[in-house]
Amino acid sequence: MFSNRYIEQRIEKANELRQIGKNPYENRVERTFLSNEFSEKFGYVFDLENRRDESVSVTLIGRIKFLRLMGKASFFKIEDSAGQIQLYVSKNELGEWFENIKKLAEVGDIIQATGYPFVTKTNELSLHVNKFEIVTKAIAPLPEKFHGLQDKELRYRQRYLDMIVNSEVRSVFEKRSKIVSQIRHFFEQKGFLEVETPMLHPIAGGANARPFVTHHNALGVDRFLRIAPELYLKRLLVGGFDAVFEINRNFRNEGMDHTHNPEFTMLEYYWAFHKFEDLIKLTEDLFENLFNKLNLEKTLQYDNFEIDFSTPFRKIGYLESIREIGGISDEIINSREKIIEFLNANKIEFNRNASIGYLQSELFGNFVEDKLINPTFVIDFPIDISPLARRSDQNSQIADRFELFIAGTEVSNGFSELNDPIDQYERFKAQIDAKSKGDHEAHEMDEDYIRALMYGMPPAAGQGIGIDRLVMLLTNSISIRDVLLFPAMKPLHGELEINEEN
RNA sequence: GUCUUGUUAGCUCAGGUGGUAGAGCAUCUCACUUUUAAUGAGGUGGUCGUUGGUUCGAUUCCAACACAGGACACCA
Repeated sequence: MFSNRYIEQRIEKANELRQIGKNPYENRVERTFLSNEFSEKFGYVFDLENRRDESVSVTLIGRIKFLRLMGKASFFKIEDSAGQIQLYVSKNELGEWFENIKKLAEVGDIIQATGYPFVTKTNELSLHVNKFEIVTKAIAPLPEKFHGLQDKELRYRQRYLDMIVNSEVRSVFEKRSKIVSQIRHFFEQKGFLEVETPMLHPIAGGANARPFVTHHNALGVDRFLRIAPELYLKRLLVGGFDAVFEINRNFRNEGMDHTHNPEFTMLEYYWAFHKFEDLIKLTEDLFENLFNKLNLEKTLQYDNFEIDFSTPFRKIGYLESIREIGGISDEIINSREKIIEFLNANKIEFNRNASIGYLQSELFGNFVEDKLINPTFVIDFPIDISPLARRSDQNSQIADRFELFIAGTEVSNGFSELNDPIDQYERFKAQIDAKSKGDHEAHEMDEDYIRALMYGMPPAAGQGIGIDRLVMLLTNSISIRDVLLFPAMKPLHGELEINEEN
């Protein structure tokens, strides 16, 4: 663990510190300013005649990022959570201790420096140091100062190191935090109640996905990590809450790629006495609010796209989008046989037993989705791929449902909720039928959910928004791993065996 | 799950039609009191991802495996 020569050298330096009475892991520290506060507060030093203000004493703490040692003077560039600042450390001020600093302080160490503000010959506001302590000795060397850490694997596995070396990584996660906070605030302002529903589900419902399975020893039953909170949140509408939301993790046991991680964060909200059209409006409001609060331009660069987030967003019907954007004729869209023929001709794999709604979704997924770059609401989804959505009053084959696509990816899914318990029961049965015909992701029957609906769920609408994908769009991150602090990785040395305890 | 590319020093990267490897930064020694990837001089540092095979000899060729990147499939 500590056998590397660089680590051994640094441990030796920590020991030398101890020998001269310094604790290499000191915790009595005190700083007066962050680096950015220092720069703002002492900007006036530029205008002073001797370009220094010896009347003040300032203490800064940061990690050494650059080190320029000379015979009797040196420059340290240290970094704290707010940014970088330069220190000027000289033998004049520190005497013999200066020789120890030169020998024992290294890039990576966290140091505390006290002194006064001054401006260097090269016009950089810096701290003229008269007291210097190594507060935390880093015994592992940092990556190279110019290229930093490029290896994606190391960056994801050792995110702490990535954050030290690539400071822009920290700003992505600060932005993520602000986005989540703003969303929470937005819904609270509108009277929504934030709730927490179970992660361990007896039945994995609320979405079409494969779940993780785990086992509860005390109860002697298997549990599923939730794939969606939907059915629990809607039980709360039955119970009498009018507006609820939850921002939390979902888990899906499926493939991983640049837009999928096995655990991901979802916002779901349910709103009694509203329809899916209200959700579309609310979504546009939410985006406007986010762009305002985060001071974002209406047009953002994402990958190779320029995305225009001006509201209102485009709206298009599901079948209409297949015709207009996918370029597929109505003749094909409306015939099960012709779609099968068309999919075969395009060498697309699909489930041959599936209903026409599923086959149309193959057309949509393969020929439309990628082309939806600017925010677009696709509305009027086929009923048989919408097992929890309310049936349209105008057309029994479509659902009062929409999805929002941006940059060719689904960001959100919402609909007016199905609250007819008997219709819901039949839809679950249809799902079980689809499952028996090879659809592994189809829903299970959830009898308790049906029971809840039997007591009467008020007319309502609900929506889910993928937080990770939203953050990706707003931070121009092409991979979901760049917006997850600790993305899922395979273990380095084989699989861990799990011991079953009784 | 499939295909594909990669894995060489702490980091960023070269290289080799088979004879155990190089650079820059970092590190170590020395010099240097205003540097900005500081500079100048000299040195240390590697089971070339792992395991097998072919060979007198493998880091290089072959195979399997591990991990990663990218694409596809599934999905959000």
